[in-house]
Amino acid sequence: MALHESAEMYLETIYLLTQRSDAVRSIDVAEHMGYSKPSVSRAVGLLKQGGYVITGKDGFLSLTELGLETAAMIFERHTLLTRLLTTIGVDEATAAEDACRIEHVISEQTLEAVKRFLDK
Amino acid sequence: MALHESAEMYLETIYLLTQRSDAVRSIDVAEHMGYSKPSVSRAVGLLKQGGYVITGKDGFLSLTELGLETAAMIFERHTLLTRLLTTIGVDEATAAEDACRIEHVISEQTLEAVKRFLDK
DNA sequence: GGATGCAATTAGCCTCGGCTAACTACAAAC
DNA sequence: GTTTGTAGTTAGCCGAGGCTAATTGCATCC
Repeated sequence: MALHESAEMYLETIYLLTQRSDAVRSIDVAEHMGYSKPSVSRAVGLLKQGGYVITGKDGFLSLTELGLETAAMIFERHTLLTRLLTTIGVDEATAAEDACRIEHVISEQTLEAVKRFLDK
Repeated sequence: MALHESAEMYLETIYLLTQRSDAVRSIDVAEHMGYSKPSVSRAVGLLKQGGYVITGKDGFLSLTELGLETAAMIFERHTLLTRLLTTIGVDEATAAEDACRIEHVISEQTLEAVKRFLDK
């Protein structure tokens, strides 16, 4: 059950928001991503179906174990890529933006190479 | 008139094929990309509309000045990214594959940083 | 306890970018 | 000169992933 790129973005956003607050709603995701509520509603529905997200009775979103693992993995990619880009001289803001798009399309092998490179 | 990611791929493919042979047809593009003829037909139609490609009376595709410039720029990105990835230890084949996806999503600033990094 | 307001969902539209099926156009072969 | 093969196009399907408009579901507030 591989996630599409857009689903990865929604999942990552939920992950980030739950780091800051444990009361994350769909509307918060929508505001953070600049998307409409229905878009988020559908995406969250798919993440629920996939077993990545659940909603408590209070209506707040939370990540399942699978969701947490997956999101952490995506976020690690994001962090590593941002570090790679700043290391080669890209400014912080641009690095983060570009990392955000690159993180969904690189192979595991490239990711490992980036890790090794940054370890030096 | 910014090209979509897919259009960039078609354009780049036409560019590559015209380097090897000056008699490039839609069917060659289709075979090279693994896409169906109608998909290529539509994409080439859009590239024509955009002024990137023209077809001679012989039916062969060729790039306009704009098309050539644009394709060369995309291909330069591809080359630089492949070099960056192999430099940090990714094998050639994986580097080329990943570069192919990254080339469409990185900023000008990151590209410049990659250039500077490889110059050292 | 009805009115107001906010969150979420449903229905349905649009574009992008693949696809197949079917048709057209042309050239070469018999 | 019809048949056959190849290239290209047209028509239309489908999924992904945005959107708006309208509805539902609560909760809060006089």
